[in-house]
Amino acid sequence: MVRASEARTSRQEQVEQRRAELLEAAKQVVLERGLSHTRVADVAAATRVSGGLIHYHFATKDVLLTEMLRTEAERDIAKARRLATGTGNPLARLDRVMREFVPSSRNDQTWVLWIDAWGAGLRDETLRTISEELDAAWNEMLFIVISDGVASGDFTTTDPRGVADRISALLDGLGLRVTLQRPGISRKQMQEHARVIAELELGLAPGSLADAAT
Amino acid sequence: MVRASEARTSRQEQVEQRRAELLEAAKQVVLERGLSHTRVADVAAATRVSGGLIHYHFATKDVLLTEMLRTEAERDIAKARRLATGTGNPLARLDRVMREFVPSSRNDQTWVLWIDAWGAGLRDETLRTISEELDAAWNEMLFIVISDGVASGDFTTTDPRGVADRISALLDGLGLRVTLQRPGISRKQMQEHARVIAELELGLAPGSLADAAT
DNA sequence: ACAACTTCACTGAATATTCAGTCAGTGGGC
DNA sequence: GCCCACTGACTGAATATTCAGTGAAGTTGT
Repeated sequence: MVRASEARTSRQEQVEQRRAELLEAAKQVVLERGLSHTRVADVAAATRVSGGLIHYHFATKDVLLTEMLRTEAERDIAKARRLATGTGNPLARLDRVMREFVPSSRNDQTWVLWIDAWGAGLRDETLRTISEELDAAWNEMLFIVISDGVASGDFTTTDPRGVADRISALLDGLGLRVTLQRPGISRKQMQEHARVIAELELGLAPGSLADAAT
Repeated sequence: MVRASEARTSRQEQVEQRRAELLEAAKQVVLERGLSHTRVADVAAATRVSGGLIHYHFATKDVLLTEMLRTEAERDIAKARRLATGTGNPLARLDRVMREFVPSSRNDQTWVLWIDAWGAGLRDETLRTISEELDAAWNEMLFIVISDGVASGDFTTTDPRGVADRISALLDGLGLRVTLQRPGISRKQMQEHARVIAELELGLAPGSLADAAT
């Protein structure tokens, strides 16, 4: 019978949805409690589901958390690609990518998650690889935008790869400070620092990037 | 009796020494297992001491680990001050401070410890403050060296504070990458990136900082 | 179309383990 | 004789994982 494949939600789709729901709940719990203090029971409670169900879908807690991070990384990578390859001249695209790096708030979900993951990655090969791929993707997007700008004559540099490396490292360092609420560094200042470095590195007149935004 | 104060090791000194020994052991365990996976029993075993003794000297595990991080931070801060205020012209001192930032190996103890602490600091006010003070100290040292250089005419910038902020954020981002063993970033490249940015920011001719080292 | 059968997502309680923290006791040095 | 650093067995709580059982959804045979 063909009925099953027509159904709005086949069994397989329901399982898929439940897994996604559990991953999302896991993410929320991790944001609140941190990777290492997240309990399986928390995820179950957040989903209003029995503890056993978590293990029905994910062999172990580690698998659950790793999958969650993998999913998030993929989402972020897709976003990075979208921003870098979107419309606009290189100036506008660079501005867009750099803005996206700035934590949206004191406890930007993405940043909290990845700062946590950096620590876990020190001892977990798999997690290290996941955060590395995310890292590499952002780096690559910066590189592409910068290369395009050099090709179009908007930017001037002899080492686009190096510039991309430095800008993305700078942004990580700044994002970390903003997320950890270091005194004297606001989102606005982070934005400003990024602009200054990019202008210096790419031979732009001071303010060109600020103008690009408008 | 005055004897006690003469003795090579008074009781108080012995306690002091034991505490230091436990803190050092705690550090080693944390480096191996990570902050969140460190067990009291590990620290006891590493010191060849009973589990009870840990709690004799430190009320709780959290106190032990927090004290350990505080101690390490103080040591690092002292080192930063020594480097920044030592002999040499601003160029040499800047070079010295920036070099010290570079992880000494793939698993530089200091870096591993603080990357871990960043994560923990997301949810622990005390830890956040400790790493913040360390951060602030390095930042301040960079600022002092840069200001001195501007005063002496070696460096050119209108915003020494901003330059210090950007260089220290860049160094954090780079150190993180080196410590997490990101492909395509070696200690040498980190050194190079830092040099390039500093030269750009401080109006130095390319290579000036490399020469300063010799 | 219906009954019998199978599958499987899910529950909730049991299990097993891991650890931080406690405490009664010990012994060496002042 | 008294401190007090130290031991090590013990407790109790936390919590990942297992598992027997349940019922609804889906399938098969007639």
